[in-house]
Amino acid sequence: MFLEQSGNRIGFGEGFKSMTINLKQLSKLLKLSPTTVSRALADYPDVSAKTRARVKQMAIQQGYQPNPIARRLQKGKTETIGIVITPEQNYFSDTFFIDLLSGISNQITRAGYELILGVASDEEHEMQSMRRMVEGKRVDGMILTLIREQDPRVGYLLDRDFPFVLYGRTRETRPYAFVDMDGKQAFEKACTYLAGLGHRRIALLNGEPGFMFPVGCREGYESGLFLSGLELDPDLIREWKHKDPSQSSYRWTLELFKNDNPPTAILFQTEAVNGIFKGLDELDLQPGKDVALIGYDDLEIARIHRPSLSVLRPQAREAGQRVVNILMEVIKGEDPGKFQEIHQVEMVIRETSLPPS
Amino acid sequence: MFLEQSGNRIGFGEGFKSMTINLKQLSKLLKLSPTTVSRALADYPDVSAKTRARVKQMAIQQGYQPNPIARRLQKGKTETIGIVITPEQNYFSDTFFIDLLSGISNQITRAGYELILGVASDEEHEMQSMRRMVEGKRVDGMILTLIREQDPRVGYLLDRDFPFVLYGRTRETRPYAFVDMDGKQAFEKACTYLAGLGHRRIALLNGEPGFMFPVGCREGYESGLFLSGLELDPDLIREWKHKDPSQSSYRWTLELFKNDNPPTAILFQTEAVNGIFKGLDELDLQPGKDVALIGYDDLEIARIHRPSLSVLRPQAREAGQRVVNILMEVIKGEDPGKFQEIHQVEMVIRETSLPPS
DNA sequence: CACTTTTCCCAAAACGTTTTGGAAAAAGGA
DNA sequence: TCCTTTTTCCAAAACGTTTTGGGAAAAGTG
Repeated sequence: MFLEQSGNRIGFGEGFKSMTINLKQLSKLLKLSPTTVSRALADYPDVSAKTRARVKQMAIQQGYQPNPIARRLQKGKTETIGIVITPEQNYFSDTFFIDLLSGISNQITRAGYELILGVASDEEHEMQSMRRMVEGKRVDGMILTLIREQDPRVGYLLDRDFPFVLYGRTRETRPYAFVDMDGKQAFEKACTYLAGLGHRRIALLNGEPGFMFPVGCREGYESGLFLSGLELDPDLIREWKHKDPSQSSYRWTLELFKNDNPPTAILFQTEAVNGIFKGLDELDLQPGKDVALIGYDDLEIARIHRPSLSVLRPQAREAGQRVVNILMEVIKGEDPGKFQEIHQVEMVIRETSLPPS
Repeated sequence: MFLEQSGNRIGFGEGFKSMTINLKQLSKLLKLSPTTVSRALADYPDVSAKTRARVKQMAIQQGYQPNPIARRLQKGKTETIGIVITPEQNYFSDTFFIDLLSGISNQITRAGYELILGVASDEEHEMQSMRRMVEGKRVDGMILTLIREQDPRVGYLLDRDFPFVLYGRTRETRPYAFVDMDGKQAFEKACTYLAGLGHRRIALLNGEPGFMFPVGCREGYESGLFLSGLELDPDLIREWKHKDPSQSSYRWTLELFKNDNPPTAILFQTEAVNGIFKGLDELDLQPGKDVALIGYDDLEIARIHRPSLSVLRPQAREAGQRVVNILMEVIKGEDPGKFQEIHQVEMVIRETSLPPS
């Protein structure tokens, strides 16, 4: 009797021995078949209320937890979601991505799933890491971030009919699921706000070409100018690089003000703020006073800087949760085309968005 | 014949159908038993060189990859490592943690393992997330970061004899494996360097009490003062908070200079640099010129700021790789006490470490 | 040639679940 | 009472590997 619980010893021999009970042992304890115990725990109607209660109580008492690997094998699912991050692209630089990841992780845990993480140094390794997950049957679905205008990952996954959800959008005619921030509306709002304050020369320091997000930013910027009756001046548009947001934005800031008719306001992604501050400082221009600033993303620096930075604030955590919920539906077999969400972005007015002096 | 490959269709019905071949199908194709194919692929000596070659070639041609879940079940291993991050603690704020994670991830992938990620909002959820991984049999080992002086996670894992490696150290008498940076030596080096330049009033703006890392920093600081024949002045020591590194360090900077005999140099963790810069700016003190600065961690801001910040630079990526290699040994059953590594930290002199004016 | 050893292969069991397809017992209906 | 229906349970199969414990054929040995 006692000897049978051979899997129950602890600290015996080398390595870690599981001290947890398995289904067979539990069913033996209950004098029931494994089938019945399994079905009782899964609330099947074909097991009586009485035994179900008995089973559940014993399961709790014994600390039984079904072995996830065995269940995955039987169910033919990995219960796992994959995501690949590319630190070189510097998306990780602050609270925004962490909030997104936090929303994703919490929702995945709630579903009883696992989140596996790949870290890639460049575009090629990013693809490689994803292929390992997909072709190695390690995940049921993928989450993609930092989407490019032409994104080979999307084509790859669509070709294979593999479930995925984008945080962002891409140029692709086939239907796919995504959650995106309305960058266009956000920049339009910021632009018209600044124009409403009297600014006539509004610059855009935009994200790196090739990625999808800056496309919307620019559309919103142009639309905002148009709605405010302002003319588009290509000289007021610059693009910084992901590899060194600060350096490139610093350079472009200096260049913007070489203009005979320099801007009185700048719209940009907050990642680039350090370079802008540095550039303005060098030009002896005071942020907020001499030049109005509105950034996209509410990073820590935006809140603690004096003057504090007015920003467009995407709700990253909520977006992360939606991404997961949608992915679960897609994995279930729902049509991905049904899930295309564009979330509104809130504008937070702080100290850097004053009228022109 | 053709009908037998029923698992081989693609895009049929809802959801994703694996288009990959399994061991049985592969062995049928080769007219061998699954046993032999499995053993051929695993380079067992009891299969002839000829058939081994034939098997491997066919496996490549058919794109065969063993189902990891089935293998895990059979092997009784999850081939998975867990890590829990706590963004609230703000360790994620820049390149340092990402480098660590990058080293960890690459090495884990190389071993054919998976990295699963938990995101916790506080200490309690951190423990909860870890317990889910450990007790739910979801991982073979854990990696812990952001270690506290008294860290309940370490006791928990030691009690269960569960494999783990710390990035950092804790106060615990039982032997355990860790990789740590030599914060003591680093701060000692920085302190004696500054003293060598002629600084006599050197302040320490240290990390949050309760965590282990600041303990070493302080030891190094005190030892550096001692070696340079300087006296310890408790008024020159302050501690910032993880929750808002910038705010708290800003406050403490202002306070440091209320001193009748203010410091001419400050040692700190680079996370706190924004607050320090802000404080100095408000006091009309020029970083590097009026006050020498050396930070721990080579964040982006340190490189791009003018004047650029002298720093102590831990090799996070290498440390991450070591953590994984050690964890693999511990999982194999090696004595964790054998693996206690303290890595040297390099000092990078830039523009903020001049002699006192 | 007869015996032993080596080489090469395989059938069956095992990992721990869930699902399938009943079957026995209890309850209901005439 | 006998037949039908419902309730409650379970044995066996399945998921896709790896490992165990041989066994047949080939090679070596005297």
